[in-house]
Formats: sequence, C-alpha cells, structure tokens
Amino acid sequence: MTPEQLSTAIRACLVDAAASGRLGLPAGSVPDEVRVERPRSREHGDWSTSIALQLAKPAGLPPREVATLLAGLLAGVPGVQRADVAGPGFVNITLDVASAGEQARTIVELGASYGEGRAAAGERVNLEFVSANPTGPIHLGGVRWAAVGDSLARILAAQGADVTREYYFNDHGAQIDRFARSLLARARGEEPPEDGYGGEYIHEIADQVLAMAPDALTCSDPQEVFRQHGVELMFAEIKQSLHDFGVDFDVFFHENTLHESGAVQRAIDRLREQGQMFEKDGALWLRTTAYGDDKDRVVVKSDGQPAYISGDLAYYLDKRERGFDRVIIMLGADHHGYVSRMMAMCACFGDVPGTNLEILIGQMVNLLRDGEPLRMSKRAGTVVTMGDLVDAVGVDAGRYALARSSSDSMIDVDLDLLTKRTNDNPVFYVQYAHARTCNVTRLATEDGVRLADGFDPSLLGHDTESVLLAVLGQFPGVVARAAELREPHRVARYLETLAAAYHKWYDVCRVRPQDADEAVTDLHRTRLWVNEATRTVLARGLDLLGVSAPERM
RNA sequence: GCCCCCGUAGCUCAGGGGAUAGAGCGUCGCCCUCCGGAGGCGAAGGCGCAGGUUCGAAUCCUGCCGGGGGCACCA
Repeated sequence: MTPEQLSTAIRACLVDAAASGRLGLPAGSVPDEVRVERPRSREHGDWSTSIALQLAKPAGLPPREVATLLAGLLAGVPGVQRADVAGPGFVNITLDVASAGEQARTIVELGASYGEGRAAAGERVNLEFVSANPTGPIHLGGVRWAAVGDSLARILAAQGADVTREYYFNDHGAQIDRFARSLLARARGEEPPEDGYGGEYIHEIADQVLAMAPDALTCSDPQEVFRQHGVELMFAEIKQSLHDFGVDFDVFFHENTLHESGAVQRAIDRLREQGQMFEKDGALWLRTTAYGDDKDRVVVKSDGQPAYISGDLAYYLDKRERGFDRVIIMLGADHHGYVSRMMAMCACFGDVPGTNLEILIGQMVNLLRDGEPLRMSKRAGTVVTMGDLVDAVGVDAGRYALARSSSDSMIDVDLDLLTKRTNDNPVFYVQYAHARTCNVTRLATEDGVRLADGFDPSLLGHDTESVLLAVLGQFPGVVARAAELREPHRVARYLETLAAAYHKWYDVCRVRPQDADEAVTDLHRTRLWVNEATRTVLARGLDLLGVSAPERM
C-alpha cells in the first residue's frame, strides 16, 4: 500500500463516518486531501495523520474521540495491521508487512515513470532563467539559476507540464555598448573605458574579433564591428558553457527582435487601448500604481527612446501570444525590485499576477576564499565563471551543490573547499548509493537471483526494510511538492534521506547468498526487488536534478 | 526612510501549524572471516530577542536586534 492509497482509504473512512452521522459534520466537509506523514519516531508506526485534530473543532468533538472513531474504521481496511490513537489525537498506522512490501513491486513495474504526476498536466509553461547579458562569461551567481532552473523544468515536466526553457538575450542596451567600447579599446591597446569591462576575456574576445575581421579597426564603424562579433562570440561561449553544464535552452530570445519587429509598439498600443497609459512631462507612463506598484513607470522617455521596461512589456505579451499560460521568470535578489512593477504590468494587460506571471526570486551565492568573502567584479575581471566551477568540481558536484539548498537562502561557496575536491559534497553520498544498487544487482544476477522467479512481500519485515520501503513511497509526493512550490532542493534532500535508508538496509539485509553453498531463496529474490526499486528512484531523482547516476564510481 | 530574503549544532544547510527539531562536514569512541568503508553504529553540541494567535509555533502575526539585497525618464 502506498501512502497515496492509504490517504485515500483514510478519507473514505471519514466520508463514511460523516455520512452515517457519527462524525457530526457533513460528508462534503472532509478535506479533499488527507495528509499522511512519516512519524518522527519509529515506535509510532509506519504512517501517521493529524486529520482528527483538524476535524475535531468542526465536528464539535474532542480530538481523541474523532481519532478513536477513525482508528476503529481504519483497523478494518485491508493492508492495515493496526491503527492507534496517540498523543492529543494522532492516528498512527502500521501496515501489514506484505502490504508495505508491495511498494517495491509498484516501483519496479512503473520503472522510470514512478514519481511522475499529473498536477501540471495541460499547462504550457515558459520558464525563463539565467538570461545573463552577453558582456562576459556567466559567473557563479548566474550558475545557481542554471542548476535550479533546469532542475525545476525537469520537475514540472514530470508533473505533466509542457515546459519551454527560455533565455532572454539582452543584446540591445547600453551595457552592450560598453562591452563593445571595451573590446575596441583593448584592440587599440588602450585602457578600458571608465564604465567598461576589464579582464582577460576582453583581451581574448578582442583578438578573436580582429582575427575574424582584420579590417575592424580601420573600417568606418569599428565599434559596431566589435559589438556585432563580440556579442556573437560571447554568446557562443555562454551557450557552450551552459551546454557543458547540462543545461540546454529551447529558446534563446533576442531583445533586439522585439524592437525590430514592432512588438514594443504593439504592446504599448495594447496597453493604451486598455487605458493603462498616460502622458506626463513629455514621457509616456504605465500606471502600475493601479496594481500595487509603488510608483508609475516610464515606458517611452521624453526623448522618444523606449525605456527598458518597454522590452519587458513586449516580451511578456510575446510569451502570452506564443500560447504560454504560465510565464515563470527566475531572477536574482538584486532584481527583486522588479517584481512589483512586473506583476502590475501583468495586471495592466488584464492577466492574473501569480497565475499567468510568476517571478521567483533567488538569493545570491556568496563566494568565499579561505573563509573570507570574495568580491567579484566584471569590470576588474575578477570573476569566477561557470567554467571555473566545472573545472574545479565537475558538473555533478556543482549542480548538486547549487540545487540542494532553498533558493530563499543565500549560500556560501568556498572556493578552496571546492578546488580541494573534498568528499563533503553530499552528491557523492547519493551517487554512491546508486552505484551500490547497481553493484548488488550485477552480483546477484551472476549468482542466479532473478526478479522474475519470485516476489514475496511478506518477507520484508526487517525494520530497516520497512523504513526503506516507506521512504521509497514518499517519492511521488516529494516531486509533486517540489513542483508545486517550485523548490527543486526538496528532491535533493529527499535523495539524501533515501540514500541513508538504503545504506542502513544494505548494512544488515543481504540480497545475495553468502556463498556458493547457500541456495537462492525467495528472500534473496524479494530483496532484489527492493534493491531495484531503490535503484530506480535514485536514478530518477538524480535525473530530475540533472545529475548523473553512475553505475560505478 | 520604504520593500524583499535570511538568522536553527563549531561550519554549510534541511525542516507542509503537530509527538523526542535533522543531515553533511568537523571533534571523540566503535564496526571490515560480512553484496564496494565514498558505508554503518554511538557520543558531545542548537531554533537571535520579546510579545501575540492556537489545544499545539523553528514554522503564522507584530515589534526589536543582526546579516544580505533592492528602491532611476540606467540597462
């Protein structure tokens, strides 16, 4: 019996009790979802629910009375060995060993599709992340969103969403001009401009542009040549480093196309028709304060030039017109000030903020060296790039380290720790567990233990076994929750729990016969099912994080 | 001044209003005639402060303290 099945059974008991008048409330007032949790202490059984505590008040009964009623009904459910009332009104449930053991069969039979859900089925999601300006390599701060964003895309897809990964390529503004001027200055052997970029990569790109266009310095518009080729080269490098990090976008959207195609003007016209625009001081404004922004925003400046937000307006409208009902944008904490104006903009279009537009703010990565904060500056060229991270620890450790923490938390990354390749990255703990499952399967198969020859879940009675089975059963709920809250780190934390449960089980429950004299029994075969189920979930979970699941390490 | 995030073990971080708050690393002590010891078992060690809501608060609300970030007709 899976936790989902148990939850359904509990709800059915409650609806029954309500319908027959024993609960003192109408059947319709039983919550749609009854939460089933793992109790903290093993002595409290396999699963626990606090539903009786929640229903006590509406039912007008003491919590323990509701719990007692529920426990009595649950005791009659097939697969439930016992249901006890505990504490203020918890119902603790212990399953039959065989019923709990069926979890292994369920997983092995579903294979890689175990853990998938339909919570986001039919949703067309546009997930925009990274979107770093092509004025330099992606630095470590941006890498966090690459890891988290790509993982979120995988998790949403596992819930049935149709996800497009999108990168907004800002190739239009003043920062690009600064970049071009910096390249030009470098090529002429001059110091970078006051507001420009420094660093080794500027040197390299400038040389490459000169190689591509030998007359770049003598042509009529040198800066334009450096801009065009420089951005192209920088962009190619960014794409490549993302690809090497295991992140491939479906759409690279160029801001330029919005201005060239007239999309900006269309968006402005649309908003004007809806009465959201007004003119003041020679500029055109969007009345974002009507929807909670703290000030109105200039869309077209008094000099006639479009302000930055005009691109955002057009871009949002473009995404919606491409058929995405959910536009999700991941931004760093240094951009959180945009949230209220973006949400207001969404409302100005007549959409629903929070539904059609979601903005996820992630906190920054704090770089340390020797425990001391490291100040990074693109201007000074002291940046730690995505490539540096991959060179230092590899893709798996890098992605895992960045994806295993909540995006709400600022995280510290100590470069010396990383470059030392120490074992304190939990990704190895999880990957090792996976490699172990593969090893066990390989050796067991050589010994003649075959899944197809038998499965007797009533043999899975060891305590470490029931823990492992229960943890395996939590996977679909974890994935669903990670998708719902847009929190990939939940998957990583879950995998660490699963790996721990597996290691403990492995330590005391042998899968293979001890030696050639020992016959292969149903216990060996059944445990091989458990091993396979674990391998399946570890592999799928790592896949959701974009981390490899090695068979040997 | 206003807005957002954070404050949990020595360090880095988990923790869906529920029972005795967890993991990794670090420290100390155990376990290889045993499917891979990148493992397992044990010990020490913690919710910034003060109120409030609740049967019940690390979790929700308010204030304070501390850290980070943001408040342009820049992009």
